[in-house]
Amino acid sequence: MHITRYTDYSLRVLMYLAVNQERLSTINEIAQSYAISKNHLMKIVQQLNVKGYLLAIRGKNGGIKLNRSPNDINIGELVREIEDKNKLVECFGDNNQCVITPSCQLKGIFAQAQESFFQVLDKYTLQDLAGVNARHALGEILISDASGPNLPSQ
Amino acid sequence: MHITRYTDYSLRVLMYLAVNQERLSTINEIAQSYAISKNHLMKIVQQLNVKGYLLAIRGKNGGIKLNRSPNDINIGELVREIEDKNKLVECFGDNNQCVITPSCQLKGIFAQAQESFFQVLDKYTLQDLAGVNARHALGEILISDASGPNLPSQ
DNA sequence: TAAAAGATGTAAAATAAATGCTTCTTTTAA
DNA sequence: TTAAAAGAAGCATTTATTTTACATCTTTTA
Repeated sequence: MHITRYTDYSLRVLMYLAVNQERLSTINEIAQSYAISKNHLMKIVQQLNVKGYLLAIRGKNGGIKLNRSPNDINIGELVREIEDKNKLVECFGDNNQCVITPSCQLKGIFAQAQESFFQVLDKYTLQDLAGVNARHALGEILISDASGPNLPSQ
Repeated sequence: MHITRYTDYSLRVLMYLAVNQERLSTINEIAQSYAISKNHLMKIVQQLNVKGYLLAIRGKNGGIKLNRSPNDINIGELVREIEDKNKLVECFGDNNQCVITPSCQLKGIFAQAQESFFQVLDKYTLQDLAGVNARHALGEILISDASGPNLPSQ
């Protein structure tokens, strides 16, 4: 597994777009909303664009929006696509140097555990994350007029 | 999750001790067997000692050995004890800055996935990792006479 | 045609993890 | 009773990974 902030942000971008489906959002606006690095976000958006999760429209008045319906975007599938799954333990990777690999049961057990992890995520879609119930509350928290950063209240 | 080499090594140490239950092993010997850092290993052994998984005997002719039976050492329990479980996504940690936490379902879903991961590990013991079947093969791979490093054959 | 928006590549900074080094303490065999 | 073997502990360094920053594109449309 090893979920990085990269994946975390990817999910948050999609949630943002899900609650603002009716209009275009900009990277700037999203970065400000979450108070995170715009530059990092650009790369995340790019990857989500390449993978077809969102649509990026260039030029003046451009922006980004979801390219698929929230209930069609599966969380497990998304995380599997973004995260490198060959990093759980040394014997998962390419340059495994562990001498006992041939007779060790560790890899199989951890692979099974990892699969179980993803199978839970497979049960949810973006709809569940930013769905009907969450939508109202999320909409209130996230800025929707791009008028400036919305700092954490804590 | 975020399984580090630290946990990986912890498991390997216990596997080593499991296949060599009848005698004392030394940190030096284990570090050489796996061709890993002795210094790092010392800290790992220390923690395993404090947590009661192994017994460290000081002084000349000292060494370490298992303190519990292999089928009594549960992998899930062990990994839970060693790894910091509050790192999966930002909202798991103490200084969570994510503004949408109150209405976001991410934390719950990932917590559920993590639990599912551990529940798979809960089904196995050290016996399963270095058990009867593995024991013979492991024993052949690992040095048992402390005569020097046993380099990976690859 | 200028400004707004995303695309891309490289470099730097921050963080986390692993390793190395040094100085203890304990213990026991000679 | 002392020297050697073994672990304990703390600090420093190195390495790897992740995140952020910067600079320079391209596209598009008011």
